[in-house]
Amino acid sequence: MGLSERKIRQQLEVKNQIIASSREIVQAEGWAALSIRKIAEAIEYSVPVVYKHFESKEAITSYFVAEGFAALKHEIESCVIQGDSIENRVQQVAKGYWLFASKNPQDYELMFGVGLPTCEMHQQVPSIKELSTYLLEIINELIASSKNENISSCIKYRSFWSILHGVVAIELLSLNRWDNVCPSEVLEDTVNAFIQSIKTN
Amino acid sequence: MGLSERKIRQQLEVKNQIIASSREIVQAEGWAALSIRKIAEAIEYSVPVVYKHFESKEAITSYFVAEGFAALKHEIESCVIQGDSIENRVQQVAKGYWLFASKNPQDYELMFGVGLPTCEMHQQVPSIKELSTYLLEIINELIASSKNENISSCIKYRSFWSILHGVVAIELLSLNRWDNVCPSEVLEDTVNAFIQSIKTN
DNA sequence: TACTTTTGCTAACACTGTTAACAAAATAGG
DNA sequence: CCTATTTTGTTAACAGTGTTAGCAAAAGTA
Repeated sequence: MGLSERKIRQQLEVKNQIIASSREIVQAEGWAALSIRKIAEAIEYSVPVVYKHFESKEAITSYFVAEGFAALKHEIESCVIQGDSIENRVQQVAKGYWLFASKNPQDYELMFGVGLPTCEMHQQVPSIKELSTYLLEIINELIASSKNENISSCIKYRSFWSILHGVVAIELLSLNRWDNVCPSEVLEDTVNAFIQSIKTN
Repeated sequence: MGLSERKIRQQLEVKNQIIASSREIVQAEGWAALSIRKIAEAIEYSVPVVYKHFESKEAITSYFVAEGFAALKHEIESCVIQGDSIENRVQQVAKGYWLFASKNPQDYELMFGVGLPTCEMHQQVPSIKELSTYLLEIINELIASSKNENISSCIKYRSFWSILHGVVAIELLSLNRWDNVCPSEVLEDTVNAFIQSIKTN
């Protein structure tokens, strides 16, 4: 039974192929075009093999949602300059959020698509909770730096995330490119208004 | 050929039945459960009859998108009190926007769902353009009432819509009901920050 | 009544997710 | 080395989906 180690590695290889093939299909044709049969064809196995690694198609998309939130947090963190003022760092968070969405529109669409992320997901998927916590901490620091500390951090945290998602959804996914305003300008302006509302309360 | 008048009425009746049945199915089971065969069964006709009135399934959903934007504008207008201050009216617009989304979550989901509304839609569907124009006018009035009139109305208009959609999407569709903050509180707070950013520029 | 047009139906095509039943290959025990 | 067992992967099917070609029946027209 000691030989099972190679088998496990082979199984993991197949699972990675499923993930890689899925990503290729989605990037080329979108989520609607992703089907189990296409994945099976891509990995050169029959359909039930896919079900050995993912119990359903939803399990595959759920994987990408979880991975997406981890990547989003990573992108944000890479934009934040430690030691900078809290106001600047909040803007940097927004910039990172925007960058992720513009670089991975398909992933963002899935992560915030129809019905997702639901309440259950927030609790169950660790990467979502981690990002939530990160954003909440940033907002708490912003509030702490202001004069009026009796501001509802809960409201401001949700307001912040709503702004991030709202701008991204309207500007990026909707592709409102009818004029020459850079979408990130809208985000910067909106986040600035948000910051001022906390500072000069 | 003078008899065709009754026929036209009958045809319109069937088309209305398709729309009504579709709405019932969607409200009961969601957009994913809406199928041509279910519609055909509901109106007691065979499948191709549905295609006589709507050339594709997408044509049916597009109908609901267009109708939804008209209903959204109507809801907003019914919340706005003519003669009130521009600041109050902007908040009333936000309230109307929120009310529509909370009363018709399915419709809102479709209207701002995956890939919709795209740039083409904005141009092609009149009801979307009408709502855009309405929101833009409100923002223009808000800017005009402020000291600094050299604020980009384009940016602020898009910022406003982003806030509306962002809060609705995060608070309503995501069902983030893990604490006892009323979602509309978040919207009111965020819109207030937005208004202040224009007034005290 | 005979002809033409409209109307609505059945049945099929090419897909989708999912799974039961079976064959082949790899492993384990004697 | 041969047999028994487990694992692995296959084919084929079920119940759906959107969409459309071909045909029968009904309705309107001459």
